[in-house]
Amino acid sequence: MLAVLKENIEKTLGRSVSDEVLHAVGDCMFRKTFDKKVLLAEEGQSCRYVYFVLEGSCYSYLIDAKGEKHAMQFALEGYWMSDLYSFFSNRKGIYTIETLEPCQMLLLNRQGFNRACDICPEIDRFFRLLIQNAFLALQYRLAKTNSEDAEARYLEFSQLHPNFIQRIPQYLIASYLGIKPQSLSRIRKEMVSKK
Amino acid sequence: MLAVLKENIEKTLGRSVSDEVLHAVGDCMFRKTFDKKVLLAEEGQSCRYVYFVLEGSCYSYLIDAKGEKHAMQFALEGYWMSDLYSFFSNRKGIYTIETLEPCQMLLLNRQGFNRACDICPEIDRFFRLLIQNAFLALQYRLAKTNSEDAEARYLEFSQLHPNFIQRIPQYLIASYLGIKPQSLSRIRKEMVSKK
DNA sequence: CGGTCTCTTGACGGAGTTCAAAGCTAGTGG
DNA sequence: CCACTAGCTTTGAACTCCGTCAAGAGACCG
Repeated sequence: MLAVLKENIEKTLGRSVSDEVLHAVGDCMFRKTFDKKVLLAEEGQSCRYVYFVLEGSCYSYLIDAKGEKHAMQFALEGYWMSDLYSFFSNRKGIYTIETLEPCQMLLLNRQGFNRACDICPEIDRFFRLLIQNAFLALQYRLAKTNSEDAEARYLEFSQLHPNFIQRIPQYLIASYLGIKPQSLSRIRKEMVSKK
Repeated sequence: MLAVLKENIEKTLGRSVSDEVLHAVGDCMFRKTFDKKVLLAEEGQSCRYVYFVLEGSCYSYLIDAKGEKHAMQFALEGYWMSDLYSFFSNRKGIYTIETLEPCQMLLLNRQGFNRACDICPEIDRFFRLLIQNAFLALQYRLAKTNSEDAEARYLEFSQLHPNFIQRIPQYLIASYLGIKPQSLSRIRKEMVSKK
């Protein structure tokens, strides 16, 4: 069960992790299942957990001044999901997190996080890297949004995350790319006719 | 001279900092002056310093596949500037950082950073918060980019940073907002005639 | 004083939005 | 097991915002 987690931590840290460390982390987390369309975090409330997806999928979004949702991140098996800012700062979150399918998750709360960091410095380092990577991904995404058109962004997204295309509804991918579902539909049609 | 730095650290940490801590930090940094149009960091090279602006201004940008520059961040007196990802990960940076005016800076390199963290844990915490805040600002900016038109974004920017409007060339603000200088010029004209 | 850099203005074009309607699909309850 | 409904996707037509190309005006610097 922890095999997926081990793989993920090792990939992020860039080195192998002992079973000791792995189980120390595992002991700080607990397992939970969710139905689809369940809210794991809500805008305006402190985000108390970091989620590691064992099975299923979820996504985070924020709601703008006009009440419209904007998808920010997707997570399938082997991905982490949280409102990291809220989790670490303990302030009210800006994201809502919702399951797309029935899910099995590993949950880590602040207490567990602190315990895990005390036990082994690798974990502290791991979460630091998690934020750094999220930060980098965001920089990259903003740059792409400002320099490339929707078709190029969709093409890159579909090549980078072919499994997302399979399992995530198109209108959410459109939202993630910053366009309307109608536009994405037209872009896809256009791309097929090009080939 | 360290008064500006003290104010900044206290504001970020949310509590007052002893002169002891402040001087410990100050001793890990060194002062340097730069002319205008000097590169403080370059894309593709490791960003070795975190800069704290005592006087002057600078900005960071990245260059897209078409060779076009995109302004990412501005810094006046009392602001920090760096390619934080590159600085902390020691990997090659994606940003170029350039002075806009003659500058006086405090520089912190990795060695100094580690020393400062050893001396007092507040510093470690402070830089963690710096990344978190940068991350949050970026999330906010991406959300605005995807939900509001250029006029609304400019209006908010000018209200949030009236001093930036004074001192930063308009074509760089346009770039920051993700539009062309011509468009910003038209938007400004439109806004004047509305009033 | 001339050259470069920045800002403005005009005309046109194109990418994406809006509004509206119809087709498709999957889940629900009878 | 089928029918119905609700949510997702597709399509069309008109419109809007912003980009592109081009030219000129103003500011700054050597």
